[in-house]
Amino acid sequence: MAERVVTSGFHQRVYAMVCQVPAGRVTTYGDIAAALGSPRVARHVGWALSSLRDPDVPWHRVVNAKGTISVRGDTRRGTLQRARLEAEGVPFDSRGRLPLDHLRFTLTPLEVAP
DNA sequence: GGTTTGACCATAA
DNA sequence: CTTATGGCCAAAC
Repeated sequence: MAERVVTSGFHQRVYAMVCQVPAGRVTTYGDIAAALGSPRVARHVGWALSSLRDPDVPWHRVVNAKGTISVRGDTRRGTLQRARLEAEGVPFDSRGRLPLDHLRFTLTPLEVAP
């Protein structure tokens, strides 16, 4: 059977992953994608967040693989993201970068019923 | 129900 | 450093 990692409800799973990241920690699009089953769906993670309309999801804890904030078009979002992370105690580099190696949170691949 | 639109990552040159 | 390319698809319009 074709292992289609991304199916309907993919967004929901992305949100669940983001929600499990504790304050003061961050994760990357690629990590979420990998935790969902395939590192190639990183784009979907970004797309999912772009479509995100749920304020309960701490999307600001998601940064790209370089530990920088990515914005495409609207830089206000990036500014807001940085502000929120700093509010949680996440330090930023003068280049707008954060210590990913120290803050990266290990996601749990899917919590199937034990 | 087809078209548009998206916040990525790794690799190569 | 920048630029280009391939990989992947659902949701909104």
